[in-house]
Amino acid sequence: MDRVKQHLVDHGVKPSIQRMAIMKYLMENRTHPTADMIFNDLYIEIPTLSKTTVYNTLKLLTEHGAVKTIGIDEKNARFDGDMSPHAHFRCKNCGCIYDIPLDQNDKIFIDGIGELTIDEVHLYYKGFCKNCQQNN
Amino acid sequence: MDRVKQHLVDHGVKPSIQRMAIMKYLMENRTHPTADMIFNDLYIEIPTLSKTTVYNTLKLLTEHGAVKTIGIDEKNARFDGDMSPHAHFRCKNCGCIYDIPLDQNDKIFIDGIGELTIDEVHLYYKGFCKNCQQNN
DNA sequence: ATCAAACTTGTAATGATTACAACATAATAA
DNA sequence: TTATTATGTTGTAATCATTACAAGTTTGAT
Repeated sequence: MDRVKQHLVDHGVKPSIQRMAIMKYLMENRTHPTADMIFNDLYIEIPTLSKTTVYNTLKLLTEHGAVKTIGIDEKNARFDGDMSPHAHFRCKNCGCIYDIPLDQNDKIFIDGIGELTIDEVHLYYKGFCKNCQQNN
Repeated sequence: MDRVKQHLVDHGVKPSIQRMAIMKYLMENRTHPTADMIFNDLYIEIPTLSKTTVYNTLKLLTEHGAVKTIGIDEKNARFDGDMSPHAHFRCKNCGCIYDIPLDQNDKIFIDGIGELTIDEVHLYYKGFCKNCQQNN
């Protein structure tokens, strides 16, 4: 059974053509795409694809923990197929997004705080990338 | 000169009735309100207030570092008048937002990573608050 | 008081996301 | 297989937070 299908099954998501295509896209493209980018790229291979399906599927995959929805971009949601703990950086000028590895010393990824249960941790850095330094 | 006006001046923002009212609101209400909540509350005291002004002002204050715009809520932007370093928690059931103090050991608030300049750090926790534990 | 710059306001777009109802596909039972 | 039901997909039409824009108002300098 292939890697993508297995990932879906492992997270309790019944595989379908569309779900596998979207999951595969996110596993192969580490670009933190928007729903629109995913739709536009997959539309070429799957011309019957609907944008609603992309949104529905991304929500489903997020709920099942198979995908991370990232809120670093105030305009649109970004999606990440890499579930390993890491932070994100976004350039306020060009909008590029990078993964940032976590320092071992940081005790950021925890199970709870007081009486709060935590099941998502988001660490976002915003600033200027190498190319955009001088422009601002 | 009063605390609110001083805060604006310190951040290079020329004070006006509206700007002071919004800044004062955020300094007194640590509720991480939306633009709409701010508008609705201030509209009572300032009936001529426009929602556009609230949005304009919040953007201006954020750009000048007098206010933090928080992206923890995927529906609307939240605003915080407390500029000291701290994290945020949001309950996925009831939507309540709490401030979370940072562990001293965490080296989260840094000036740069490699060739990236950082000027905003956002640490968000999502999960379930005390009251919403059992419901999910 | 005059004039220009800076602020504020209301209305009209914009645009990402969701609701919904029809259609299609997959799973199950007989 | 066929009938039946549940689940998944699609397209169109809302929704609704935020922004664009143009007109009106206030402020500050001369």
